[in-house]
Amino acid sequence: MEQSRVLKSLAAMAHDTRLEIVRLLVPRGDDGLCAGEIAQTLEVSASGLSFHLSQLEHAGLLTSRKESRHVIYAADRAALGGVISYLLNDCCAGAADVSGCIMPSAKTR
Amino acid sequence: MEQSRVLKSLAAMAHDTRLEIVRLLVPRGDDGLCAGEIAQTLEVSASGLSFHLSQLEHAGLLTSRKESRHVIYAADRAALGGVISYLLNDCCAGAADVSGCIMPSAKTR
DNA sequence: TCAATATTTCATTAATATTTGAAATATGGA
DNA sequence: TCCATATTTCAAATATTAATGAAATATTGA
Repeated sequence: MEQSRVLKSLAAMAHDTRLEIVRLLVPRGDDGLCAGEIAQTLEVSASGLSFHLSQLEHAGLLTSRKESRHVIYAADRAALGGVISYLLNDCCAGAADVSGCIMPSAKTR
Repeated sequence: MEQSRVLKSLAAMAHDTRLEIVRLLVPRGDDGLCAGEIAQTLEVSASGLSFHLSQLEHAGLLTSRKESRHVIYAADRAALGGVISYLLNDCCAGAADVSGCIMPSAKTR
């Protein structure tokens, strides 16, 4: 992933509400959650949420699809993985201490 | 690492110059680099650099020490690892796709 | 002590991001 | 069609962050 996209993603995640949105959506996988439920869960206004969702979507961290009158948002795990890979490999060149980490299925040097 | 510290770190890294500072410092390990050399390498003004360095230091991503008339900055790899671990485990619950990733030495499920 | 170097601090300005609430748009059901 | 629901858009007000350059501080060496 190119640095400019990583930068956008970091900026998108560097906000309380938005990081919560990601945390809420990741475990739901591709099913995602509609805007209304996200707003209710996180107790934010509809318009405020819409603003934050669009930041995340523009950064490429979320996808959205329309289903009847709802708009469903889902985390893009490949994008998230791209950001993490960048931090680990291209930014920190394996120098970060992630020994406490439980990896899903990564190659080990 | 607590979410509020992760948030600070993400905000600190979500800036072009600051991400470059981290990328420059990580490979130098604890030796670090003095402010002047960082400024020269990245072609930023001394005062501008000072501003960015303090953001990174306040976020806990850098340490600084004084050596004669220089101030030497070094990346805090444990802090970087903490951010990455958070994204991988507490935020994304192992759901991120990091299969392209080469991990230094992490446990694999 | 004086001058040079290294870095930070400060005030100012400029640029961006966020919040808020009202209005607009779109969809589905009675 | 009309109404209720779901979501986005927009403009205005605030708040936060960043860039700039001059001045302050500290350290070393002549």
